[in-house]
Amino acid sequence: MGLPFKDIVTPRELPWSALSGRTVAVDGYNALYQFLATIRQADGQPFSDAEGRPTSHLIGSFYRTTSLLAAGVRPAWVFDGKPPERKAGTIRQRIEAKERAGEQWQAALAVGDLATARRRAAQTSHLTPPMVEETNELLGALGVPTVRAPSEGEAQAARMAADGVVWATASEDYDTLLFGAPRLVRGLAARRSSRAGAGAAQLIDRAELLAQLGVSGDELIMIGILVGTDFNDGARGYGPKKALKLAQEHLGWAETIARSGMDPNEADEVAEIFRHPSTTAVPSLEFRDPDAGRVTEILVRRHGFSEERVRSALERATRASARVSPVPPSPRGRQQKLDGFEEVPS
DNA sequence: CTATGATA
DNA sequence: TATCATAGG
Repeated sequence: MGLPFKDIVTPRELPWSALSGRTVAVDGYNALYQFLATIRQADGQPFSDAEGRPTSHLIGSFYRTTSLLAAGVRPAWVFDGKPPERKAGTIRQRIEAKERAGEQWQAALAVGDLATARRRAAQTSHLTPPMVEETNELLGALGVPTVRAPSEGEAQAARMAADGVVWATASEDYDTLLFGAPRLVRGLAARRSSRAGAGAAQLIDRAELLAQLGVSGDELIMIGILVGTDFNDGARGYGPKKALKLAQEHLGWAETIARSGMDPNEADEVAEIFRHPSTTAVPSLEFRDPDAGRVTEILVRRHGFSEERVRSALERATRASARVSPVPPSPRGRQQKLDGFEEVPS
């Protein structure tokens, strides 16, 4: 999660018209953690219901899904399964970082620094299995498909895009590109000022990226491993620029790794995760109309959401999806080109 | 994060 | 109709 590729990718602006009718594989954990981080009050306290149970993830996934459906976009949500052994270090580091952030949050509150408090609180976000389970229940009630990956959700989403089951993956992280996703959509959220046609989301086309960088797919994996992934720490002194430069020398796998000073066994193990990730075949995705009764049961009855807000969001979603006809999936994810969109000056 | 209501 | 502040659970 969070490959530092910002400096080496050139995204294109993706107008909502190009997204309408298309199915995307949303990286569920990526989205849920974002909701937990951002849907908070001024002091950093997450939203919760009358019984103190967290609701930020439900608010986020409900409004994100209904607003995507209202825009004619069909989101299939993909969730992580069992993490690869190699991820253990990253997971431990994240837990420690959360503990530190929690202390800093309290410290900031104690001195009345609300801005810092909120920022630190965002870093403490904790997603539990029951929260994931209930999100899945909600998404089911909304009529959108959910997929539980055998291992990494990003790998599963990438495969679905490569198989043409979805048009693209949707995540803020670049990992799906290493897993072979032909297209990645970032910024699927920022649909603010896109009323008058101005695009909001960004598209990264993998083939185009490889051509631009002048590297192969395997060399892209190499760059990731050099800068560090969820599964390794990276080579000393290598950031995205230097890693790209080394990959562009096309020295071959073994020689490149030797140059970087990395442990070759470790590099091979991590490469294997990206080259042959554990995924499952998803035949087709079924979208249905939202079940208003079930959604109301979960959000209004169980968690005290405003019935009026839920009702109107559902109405927007169903009205739009009746109007927009789905763009049929294409085999091997390699259909019409999307030329002519503006490059985004990052 | 998105929706909503106030304001120009 | 567009922009801004803030409510939402």
